[in-house]
Amino acid sequence: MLISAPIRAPTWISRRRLLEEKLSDLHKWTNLKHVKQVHAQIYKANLFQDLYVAPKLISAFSLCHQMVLAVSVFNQIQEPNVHLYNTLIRAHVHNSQPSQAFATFFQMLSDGVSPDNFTYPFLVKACSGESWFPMVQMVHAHVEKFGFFSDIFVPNSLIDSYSKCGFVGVNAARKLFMVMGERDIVSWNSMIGGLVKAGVVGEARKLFDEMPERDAVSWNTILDGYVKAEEMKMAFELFEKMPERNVVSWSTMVLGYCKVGDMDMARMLFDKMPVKNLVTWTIIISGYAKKGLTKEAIGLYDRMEKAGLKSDDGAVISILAACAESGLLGLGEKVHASINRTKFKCSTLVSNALVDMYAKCGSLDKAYSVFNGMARRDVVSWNAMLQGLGMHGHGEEALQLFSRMKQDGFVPDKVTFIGVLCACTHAGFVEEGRQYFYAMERDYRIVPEVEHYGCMIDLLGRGGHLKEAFRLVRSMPMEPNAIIWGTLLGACRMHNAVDLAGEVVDHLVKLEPSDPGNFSLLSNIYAAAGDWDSVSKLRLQMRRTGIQKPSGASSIEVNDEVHEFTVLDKSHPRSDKIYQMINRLVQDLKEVGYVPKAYQ
DNA sequence: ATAGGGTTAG
Repeated sequence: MLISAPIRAPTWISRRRLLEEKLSDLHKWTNLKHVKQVHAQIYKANLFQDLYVAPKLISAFSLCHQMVLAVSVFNQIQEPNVHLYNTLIRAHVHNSQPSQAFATFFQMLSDGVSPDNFTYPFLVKACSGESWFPMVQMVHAHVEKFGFFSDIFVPNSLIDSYSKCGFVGVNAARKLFMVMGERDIVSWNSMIGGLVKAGVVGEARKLFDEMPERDAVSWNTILDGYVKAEEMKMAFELFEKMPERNVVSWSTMVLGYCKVGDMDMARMLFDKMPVKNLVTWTIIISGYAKKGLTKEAIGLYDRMEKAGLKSDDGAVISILAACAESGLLGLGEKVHASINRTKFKCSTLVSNALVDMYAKCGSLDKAYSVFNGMARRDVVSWNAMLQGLGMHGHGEEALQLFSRMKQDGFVPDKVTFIGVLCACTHAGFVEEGRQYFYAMERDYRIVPEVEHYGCMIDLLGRGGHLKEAFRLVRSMPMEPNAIIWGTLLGACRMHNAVDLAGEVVDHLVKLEPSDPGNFSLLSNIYAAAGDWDSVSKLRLQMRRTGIQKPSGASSIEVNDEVHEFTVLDKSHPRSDKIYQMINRLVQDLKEVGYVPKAYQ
């Protein structure tokens, strides 16, 4: 009878040990089904209060983006320790829930648990973006009060987070960097990275030259600085000088040449680089797509898939955004098909990119079908759909979508209103547009920015309310930019307001003195008013200043190839046949009553 | 600590 007790104990211990062994890497699991299974086992074994098991389970749920489950695990623990709090804070940060991370931090303080060296870096990571600057400052103040600067990891992460808070942040990072008693290579790299993000390469370079020692990251960071500034000559010089070049260095160079539009150079480096990864492929495919080179982009996309590389969300979003920018429906559909092949559901971010791509490419049906099938929409999904409808002339439908959005409980943001005003413009709803413009500040507390004024001025101008449009420009709280004046100029041309146009052009030439589009717009206005004297003066001025207006080109995608053509284009080998066809079409049109508009 | 990433007026 005495033996029965000792026998029971080992069973329990061995079960725990078994579980422990099984759970040693639980915090790295990414398969939700497996995590849920083990969660159930932990419950059965009554181990959910275990301070060894619980943090691992929270981490696993966090990796699977199951924050509700992660929090519920946390709430089971009666007396959480620092480690558990840190784990939950990190989980919130990982799932882009900075406010929850801070809520956990405050709960930790009110529970009387002291933060440690690990708490602050996690917390600091939670504050990124302009609005979080005060939060970084707050964490900074806490750290100074409790003296956690002993661990260099803490000030380093403060520098990194400050750098992500815009211009003010970089100043704060600089200050902190200056007073740091001890700096390691990460402190230097973070500071240089911050300056690069703020766009001050010169200062970054000075610091780079001052560094006591440099590693691959230092070199890549400064290289990225030149690439961001589009100074490819400097970048190339540095690239040649680097002691060692890794994938990141090569990819940064390829990105740089894509940015300045030099696809030959980009491709040469891409072909030459010894190791390529998913990011590299994404960069070059997006580069080709942005330039409208469908054939190359599709070819490389196929090659990438054949090489066995699987796109992640980042790759897909990046390529889809490039397709949206230049209207490559073909490649966009291909990417969509390969997503469907590999995934049952896609994330909100990916779906948004798909909606935007289809909408911008004019495939509104497909945009709708992705939009309607989304499990979780956010404000961006609605904005993309709304903008797509407005852009293609479905003003009424766009405004209906806007009310549906509000019914569904989504709060419109400043981008929503750009879509709404734009939809009003394309549908000619002047009065509705005015109402929305005033409602936006009054009911939604969204202060109109220069973009909103731009929409409004376009709406009024097109509607023939030129005087009102001018009044609005003068009453704007900010300086009107070239787009504002350009919008007004377009309206003047539309309504043959020659005298008003002269005033507009004075402003425009000051802001964009070398933009040929402005001159040709003005020239058209004079021509429409029959003022040929002014037209010839303008032409003379253009010739003197060496401004040449590139002719506007249209493009069409046929068999995955983009064809570009201009007015009076004779470059095609079968030009004769093409013009024969056009003439026949014009003839047919005239027969049904079409009167062509001649500009000359 | 370094490379790609959704919505923004003519």
